[in-house]
Amino acid sequence: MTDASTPLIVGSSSGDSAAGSPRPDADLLEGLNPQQREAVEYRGPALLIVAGAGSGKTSVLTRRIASLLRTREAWPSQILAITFTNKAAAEMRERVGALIGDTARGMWISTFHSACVRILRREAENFGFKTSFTIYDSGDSRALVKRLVKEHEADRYGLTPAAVQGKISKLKNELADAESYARTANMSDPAERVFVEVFADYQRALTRANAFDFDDLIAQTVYLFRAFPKVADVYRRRFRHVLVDEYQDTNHAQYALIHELTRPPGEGDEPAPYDGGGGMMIFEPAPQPAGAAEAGASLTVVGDSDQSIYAFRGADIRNISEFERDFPGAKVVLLEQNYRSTQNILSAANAVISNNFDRKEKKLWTDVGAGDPIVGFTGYSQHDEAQFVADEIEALHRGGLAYGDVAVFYRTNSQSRALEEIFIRSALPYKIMGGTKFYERAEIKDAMAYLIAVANPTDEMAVRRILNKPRRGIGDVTETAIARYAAEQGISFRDALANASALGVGPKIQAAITQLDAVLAEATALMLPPSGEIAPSTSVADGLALLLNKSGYMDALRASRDPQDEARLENLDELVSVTKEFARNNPDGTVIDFLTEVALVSDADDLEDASGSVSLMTMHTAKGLEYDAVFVTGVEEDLIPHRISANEPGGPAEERRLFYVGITRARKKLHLSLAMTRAQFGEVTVAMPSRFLQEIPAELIDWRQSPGDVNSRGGGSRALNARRPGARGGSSNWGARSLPEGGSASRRFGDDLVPKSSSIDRFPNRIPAKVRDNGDLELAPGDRIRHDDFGEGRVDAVTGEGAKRIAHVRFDAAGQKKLLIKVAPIVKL
DNA sequence: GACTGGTCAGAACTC
DNA sequence: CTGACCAGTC
Repeated sequence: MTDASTPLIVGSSSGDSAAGSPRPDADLLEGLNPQQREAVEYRGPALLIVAGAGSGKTSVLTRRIASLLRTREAWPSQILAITFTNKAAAEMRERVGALIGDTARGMWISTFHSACVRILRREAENFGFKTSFTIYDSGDSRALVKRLVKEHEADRYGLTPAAVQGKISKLKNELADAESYARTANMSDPAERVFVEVFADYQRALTRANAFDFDDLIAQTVYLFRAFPKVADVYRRRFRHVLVDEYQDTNHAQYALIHELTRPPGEGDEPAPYDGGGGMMIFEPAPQPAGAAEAGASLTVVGDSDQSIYAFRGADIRNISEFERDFPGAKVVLLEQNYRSTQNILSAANAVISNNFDRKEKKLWTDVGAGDPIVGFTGYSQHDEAQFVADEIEALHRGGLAYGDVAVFYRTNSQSRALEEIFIRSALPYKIMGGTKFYERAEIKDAMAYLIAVANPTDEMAVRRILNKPRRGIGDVTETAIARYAAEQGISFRDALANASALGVGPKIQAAITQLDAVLAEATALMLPPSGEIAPSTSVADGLALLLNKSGYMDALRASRDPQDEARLENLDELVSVTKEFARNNPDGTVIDFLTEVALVSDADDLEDASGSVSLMTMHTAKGLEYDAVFVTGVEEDLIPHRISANEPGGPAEERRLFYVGITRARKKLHLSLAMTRAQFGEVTVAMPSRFLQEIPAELIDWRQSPGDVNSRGGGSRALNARRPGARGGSSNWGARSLPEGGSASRRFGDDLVPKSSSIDRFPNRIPAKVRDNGDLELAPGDRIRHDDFGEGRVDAVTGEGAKRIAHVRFDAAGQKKLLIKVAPIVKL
């Protein structure tokens, strides 16, 4: 929309541009409503943009940055913009670039974690770390915690690794350490004492390994700024404009970091309260000379307390709700006009969220009109529900809606199984977003551990991990022997490998250790050549290939007869491609840079392009996205709101916000569905409609099948046996009856209650592809078939090839369906 | 004695 | 779908 080539106005002092002749940023204000315009134009020390869902906040934020640059109020290097995901950062960078062109370079647009890593790498030497530090993800820290819990026998006091890890993380987000925690905790409780020991040991282990865990990245940066005001001043002088997106999801450590960064520089280590009165406008791009009275950076935060859904990992909603108190004199701009959804969807969203007390009143509105009513559906089982979703998507698709414009949300990942199963059978293209955790796969973690062992040899966890991968005959005993030797000699675990003969282990094992040491040394020479030389950009890819081949890792997988290992080989190939891609994008990238990049990708980032497919994801993942048609599934008590949150203070309110986030993702069509029974963890439970459903005015929902319809059929548990209208034939199977596994007969419960035993439902979630294979079934238009679920029907057409052949069937009772012939429970008549 | 590999049980909320 | 356990082998 904006001409990217618009030249910068050079030479004019931007100070008068605000008053005089046409503003250089006039085009940036085009098409904005008055509130948005104010959010772009306002200049002052602190600005809070309360941006309701779909109110155009990204647009406002990017234009605000573009405006600062265009009017020359700031150089790109003086801008720090913080987003929640790398993906959001990339998008913002791109959009700012589109507005003002190449000048966008030099800005810091990144996540909290990336920004902190950058700062920590620059300053590491100043406070006892090496620049080559590595980053522990939650899996790594869990492994470390686990070992320490075992060592301290902490389980005797009821401390599980998960609980310890969670508590440490929470404390770090509060900027507490073991010592400060010990001062406040009840140390007469032995469990607390042991916890403090584990915490302290954990931190020592990280320091020894020259590593930070995720929470440390933020917390240590705050410590750094507080302990070294001179260092902090460098960044305070540099960043004159700090902008933070999704401010409602910041935790205390992030809040503290923002405070440190926006404090006026040069006041020494006197921790003065934020001076909101220093509201001079910064017209001079050049940094002022040190010593002059300087204001803190201008701070802009954007957020919506109604979309705060990360309290469980430390987000503190008070950061946004008390912004005006924290930053006296702050300007607040409220964006309420919604450009995404129809009024019906917004009315439902408003109605739901208004049940949260102690929130600031805010009503989303739109001028696009009421739109279609919200569609409701109650299935007898989660499969029934999934079938509804699949049918409805097919109907929308036939109506001209692309699959890529449809999304299906659920509360927990486990709910995706039933949907997937039905989607596969319905030949509906879908993609699970955020579920594939490539970098969490064992083989990828192994490969990364090899790289870490080279890049940061002090990282003992990594070296221990690869010690016996592939199998080298090095077990617990040998590992302990190495650790003991390292401790005795005062050398690192990694260096102990070079002295295998001194360990007092057998000759075979000695040889294995020496071989590993040699491979690591060779890779080190390749990737980290002695100072003076610069490693070629391909060194990471080459080094990885060398490590995997010469260590025997690849050979072991190739020799394996486990079919899983074939997939593992493919994944490793994929990782090698990733390193090559990395080399292309970062010609000067080192192995440390690569490791950092990988460590900081979050699940929300690898939402690859899902064009042509329906997107399946959790409601958390859905934040920030939007789709023409949205299906919110499993709208049941104990799911949304989730059972576990029910007893936590603020839990139900947070669940309501999560539901609110889910429904506000929809542009045109919103579907809410639930199931009367749900098989989870091998047990079938009766589900109740979510309380949130009742909060939506009845006239907004068009129930295709309401909870009342389902219950009225025989009432109570007899609903289990009720038939879905249109599905005829068969006698006593229900809901998941269509599952083709052999034991389906045993799944008939008659008029009885829910089965107590779990064995019956052992397989309900399995993808049926393995169970049924109709691969050789030949179908032609005109053939009559019978389907376990839908009864008899006539084949209209057959499309696709081989395993992907799809039958388009018109069922006598159930209507039009598409079926993947290979797996559909059908017989030719 | 140390290590491997098979088998069985238990498991999960959200990043 | 991972961890713990046990029997077998080097």
